[in-house]
Amino acid sequence: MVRASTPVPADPPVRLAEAVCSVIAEHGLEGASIRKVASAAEVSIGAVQHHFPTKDDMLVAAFEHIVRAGSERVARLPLGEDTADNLSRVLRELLPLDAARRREARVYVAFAARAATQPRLAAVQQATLTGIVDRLARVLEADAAHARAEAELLLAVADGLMFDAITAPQSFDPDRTAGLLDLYLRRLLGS
Amino acid sequence: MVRASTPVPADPPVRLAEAVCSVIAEHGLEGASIRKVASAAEVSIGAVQHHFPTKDDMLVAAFEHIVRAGSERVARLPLGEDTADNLSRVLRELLPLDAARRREARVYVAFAARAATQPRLAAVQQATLTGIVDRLARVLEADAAHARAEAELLLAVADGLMFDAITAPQSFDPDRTAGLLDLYLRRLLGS
Amino acid sequence: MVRASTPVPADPPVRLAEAVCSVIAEHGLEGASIRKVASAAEVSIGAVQHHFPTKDDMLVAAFEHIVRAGSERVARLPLGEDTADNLSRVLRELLPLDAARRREARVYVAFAARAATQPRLAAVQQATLTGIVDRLARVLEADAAHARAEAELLLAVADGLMFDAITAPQSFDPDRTAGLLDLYLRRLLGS
Amino acid sequence: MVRASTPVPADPPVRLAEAVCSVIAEHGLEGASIRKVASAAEVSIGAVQHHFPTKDDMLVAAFEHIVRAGSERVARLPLGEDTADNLSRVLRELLPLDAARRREARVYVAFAARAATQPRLAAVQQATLTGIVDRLARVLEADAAHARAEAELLLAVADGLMFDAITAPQSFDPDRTAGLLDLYLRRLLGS
DNA sequence: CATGAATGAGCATTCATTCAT
DNA sequence: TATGAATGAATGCTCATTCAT
Repeated sequence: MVRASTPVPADPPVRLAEAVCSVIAEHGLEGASIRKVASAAEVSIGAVQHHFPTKDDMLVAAFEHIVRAGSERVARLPLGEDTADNLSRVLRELLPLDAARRREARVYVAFAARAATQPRLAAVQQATLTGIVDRLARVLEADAAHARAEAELLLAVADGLMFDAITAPQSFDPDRTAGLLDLYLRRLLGS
Repeated sequence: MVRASTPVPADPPVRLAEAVCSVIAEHGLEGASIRKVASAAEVSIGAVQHHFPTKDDMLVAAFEHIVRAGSERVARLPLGEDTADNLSRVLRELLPLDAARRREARVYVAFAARAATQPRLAAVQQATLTGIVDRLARVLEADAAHARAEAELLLAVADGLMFDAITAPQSFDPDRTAGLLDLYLRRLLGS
Repeated sequence: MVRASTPVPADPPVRLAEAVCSVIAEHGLEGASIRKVASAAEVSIGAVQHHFPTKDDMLVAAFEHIVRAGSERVARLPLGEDTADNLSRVLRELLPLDAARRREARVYVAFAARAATQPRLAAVQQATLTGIVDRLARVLEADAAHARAEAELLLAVADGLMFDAITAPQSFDPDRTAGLLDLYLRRLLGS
Repeated sequence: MVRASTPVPADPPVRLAEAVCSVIAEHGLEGASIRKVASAAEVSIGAVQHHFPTKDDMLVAAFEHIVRAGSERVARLPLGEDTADNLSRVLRELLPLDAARRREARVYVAFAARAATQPRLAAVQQATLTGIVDRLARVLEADAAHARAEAELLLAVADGLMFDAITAPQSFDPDRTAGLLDLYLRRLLGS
């Protein structure tokens, strides 16, 4: 039997990971209790613990989920031949410029911050950053000396804009944030 | 009367705020219970609650403390006439390039991330970023068009490097982080 | 201010230890949850955990309490000059020959059995048996060769009668149990 | 058809009862969860529940198993004509004088203690004691007046030695335990 | 026969907070 | 000003059990 794809994923772990992210976006990581997740996903407490034996397992799965969601969205972007344009589109996709990506960024920042004291989250974060740098470095190889360093710096700019936009949204509203990214990219790629 | 500066501050609230930061640096914000703080500060639970009636009060005070500590360290920096040199020294002071500043940055990132869902912390974070941008903008006025935008971008670069260094220290070790800052500054200030 | 001694002890830990024993006597050691103890003692859950930080602490305290209660009852017995009579009275005091001592024995057997897999309870049990053997050996010194061995054997007889009376009360009712003790003592002490 | 005896019984219920006893010997009765039993028997949780619909059923079956194992071992003992010798051999078979019988005794004591609050276990325990007393009484009929009372007393001695050896093994090591049994038997059957 | 997903009650424990001293 | 006893809500987790396959 073929089931139409739905906004509510049929795969229970994915559905649960989504629920974890929703709870975190609204109440922060410290508010992500198993009870709240179960309630948000409209399943029993036991069901959550059936799929994720420990809370750590649940959080790691949710971090991997949110990271995968972002990278898949980037992968789906139709890219052209212009490096400047490609970079701009990829990085704008990562910044919290609309409500959906703001939600994603809130969750991501919460997880990344906790990675400082949680080794399993740190492993996910490490792999995520390395993956992004690798891709950015490949794009930059044509246009920049020190492509890897430039890729790391570019990632830091994007992460910094995201971090500031999430933690002090009054100063870093979407327009201003996008403008700052453009300012950086213009100088990086000349003219 | 002049009091010699001591490693253990005599002022109880400061002493407690320091203890909060120590606990957060080691166990994360989620591990900062009143019990652990009291134990780290070697005072009774009641003493902590005497100075900070609620846990929120305690956390806000600790956030203000860690922010003030950083900005005072920056204010004490002897600055010269060279803009490039001044910027470099100020920003290096903010990055987690040694153990003491790594501890500070871990605590700062933890608080800033929670500011996304905690209005009182958000107010502190907002004020902090505005203050830094103001100072950076003043320094840049002489050398750059769009001084305020450049100041915000510069802050984003510093915050991004700090964020990545704290959450993925394996890739962003001190040398690499400092190198990336220099790469940015060189391009910003020409030659 | 002088407070009259009451059947409900004023000292909270003692009061709680009594409640633990009541719950165990009725529901077994496996039924002795902190909730049931708090409810039986008519205090809050938090109060129980204030006095006994962990459940283990609570159980160890209750074991020590029930053992102390028994040994104090034995110590209060008025003893005479006749060894046979003294032994008989002491050992009868330990056997579950009435409701109060049956309750005590049920609790004691439950704790001792768990001592097989719980080191802290094992330490209490070890000390208890050693103490009883010491006292019995002193009483027997006058009348028996191998006083210590006879004391250990006597303890085993008492423990065995208690164990059988508690675990199979249909066969080992009070009269029969007392009769078996007498049968043993008669043979031990001659005629 | 003759089936070779194997260390791992082929009959699933027996195999499971053995696993229950292993778990109890190591973790106590309170540690005997269906999960641990399934894991110890290397079968699925569902398989355990297929053979024993409730946990109680499982525990009762395991108690019956351990009791039957002991009585079968006693039944296999080759007995002679000498009452003293026969009694000694039977009772030594029941005491925890080596590792295998210590494991058995730990399990037995755990079950018997819980029988105080669990009617189904109490029925098994009652039947077990009655059976042993019957057999001992038959052996004693030739040599003792009050054979049934002597049999009950003998059982109490054996149970007491077992109980003390299991709950305070430091004092009641195998040699000492066996010596105390001999001391009793010598006096019972005359020098 | 056998599996394992799902359930929710119950557990010990940690926690922030209140209050009497 | 300082203490710590007391409280009960909330948490992560383990558990026996039910049920669909």
